[in-house]
Amino acid sequence: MTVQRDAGANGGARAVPDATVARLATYLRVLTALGEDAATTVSSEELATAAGVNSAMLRKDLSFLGSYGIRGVGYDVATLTEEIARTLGLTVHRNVALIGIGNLGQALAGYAGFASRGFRIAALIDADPARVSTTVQGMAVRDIAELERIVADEHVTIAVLTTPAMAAQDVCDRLVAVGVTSILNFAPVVLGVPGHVDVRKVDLAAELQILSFHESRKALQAAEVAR
Amino acid sequence: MTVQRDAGANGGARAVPDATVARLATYLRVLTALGEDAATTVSSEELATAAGVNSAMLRKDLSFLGSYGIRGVGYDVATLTEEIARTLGLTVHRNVALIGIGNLGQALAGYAGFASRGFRIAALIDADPARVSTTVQGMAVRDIAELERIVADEHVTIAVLTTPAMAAQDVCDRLVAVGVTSILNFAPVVLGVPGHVDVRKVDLAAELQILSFHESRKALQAAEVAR
DNA sequence: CGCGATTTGGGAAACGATTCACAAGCGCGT
DNA sequence: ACGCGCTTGTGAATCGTTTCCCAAATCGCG
Repeated sequence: MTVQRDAGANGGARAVPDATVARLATYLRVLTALGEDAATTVSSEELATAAGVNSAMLRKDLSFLGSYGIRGVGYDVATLTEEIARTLGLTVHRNVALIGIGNLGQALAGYAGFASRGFRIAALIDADPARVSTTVQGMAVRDIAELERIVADEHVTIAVLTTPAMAAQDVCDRLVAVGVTSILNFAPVVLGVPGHVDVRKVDLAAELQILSFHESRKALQAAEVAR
Repeated sequence: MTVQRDAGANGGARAVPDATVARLATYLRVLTALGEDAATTVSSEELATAAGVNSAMLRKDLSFLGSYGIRGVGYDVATLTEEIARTLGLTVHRNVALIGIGNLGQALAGYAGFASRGFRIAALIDADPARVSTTVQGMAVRDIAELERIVADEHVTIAVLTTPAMAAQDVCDRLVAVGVTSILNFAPVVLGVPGHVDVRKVDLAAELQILSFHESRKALQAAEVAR
């Protein structure tokens, strides 16, 4: 990525490290939960514990957004929540298209966490004629042939790919061609995209294999100790 | 994690960095695909391109497993595949329990990538009486009351949590109590576990929020350029 | 058999992220 | 008004990861 970090005096947003961005989402969730418990302020120590990180790291993370804490007191829950949401760009609503309405696609279509966080499912799209025009979770499944039109009409900015691996690159290319620049990919392939497009990959099998590795390591170590 | 890296002269396994382990799964997938194309050797350059990484990084990653390449030639696909699988601990079959058979749980139960990579779905478990003893993907859904017995009987080593957020910590505690040390968590909560237990988290909402952040950044930059 | 083309393995530098440690700021009690 | 205890924000140190780069190993060819 040829990214220009810190474009000078832009509206308050400094260059936020990738690792920090990934954690902001967690902080936001924890803060929302705290807010419902009528907490008005929270210390870095509390918030860090709830988010499963070190308090120094949390403070450093938050410091990238600006100085929203009060020394001796902590952070105001409401202010901080809003500030993180703003940084993550959640103040504008984003339209999401789900492409590939198989098992997983249907499950995601019904996932409540979408709407509750400012993401609107704008369309369900599939290539299987048998599936097209059926209804899933109260939404019509539309034909992939109309992909380009749907993306334009619904102002889709994020696409979620749950197609079979075979189809993923193809669909991806078409998405990129019509200007989609953010893709969440569940298909087990490495997508090739131009540099200005962001792809995040969720790979269930890979997660299990990573756990498997650590299991083996633990087993080895147990054997070692027993020696 | 209080982990002892590099336990001396153990059977060939050096300390493999976490970042490397995470990529091995990808290499393995690409290699499997290559193997089906009857490729017999592959260079770091080819493999790296297919895996979407830099070739130097790939070589360094592989060098942690030992020296399985041939200078001037490349890597033997079969050998390397096997060696990665061995490192990831995929030579032993692992029994996986899925807990929480809602939308997502059902989708995962039907996910083919499980079986094809040496993971056996040993049990589907749910707390909802209406769901218990129904059949999903040809497997009976069992009662969470029997969790402890099922884990023991089926030799479950990895648990996949797709329960509602509310229930996750509870179930997690019970799993840990009966000796499960690897958990893949889809519930949007930070699980508290003892140090010897590995938890990996998949958070759909977080992924979208990260994409959202980059979208905003791109929008800002576009505005900047247009200035 | 020796040479050039190729490709790995790994030391070392560059980079990025995390943790440490503490000065500076704030509120409260007196 | 002042001092004490608490908590933030951040420079500096540390740690882990990635990239650079080249010597060493191997193959094919003349």
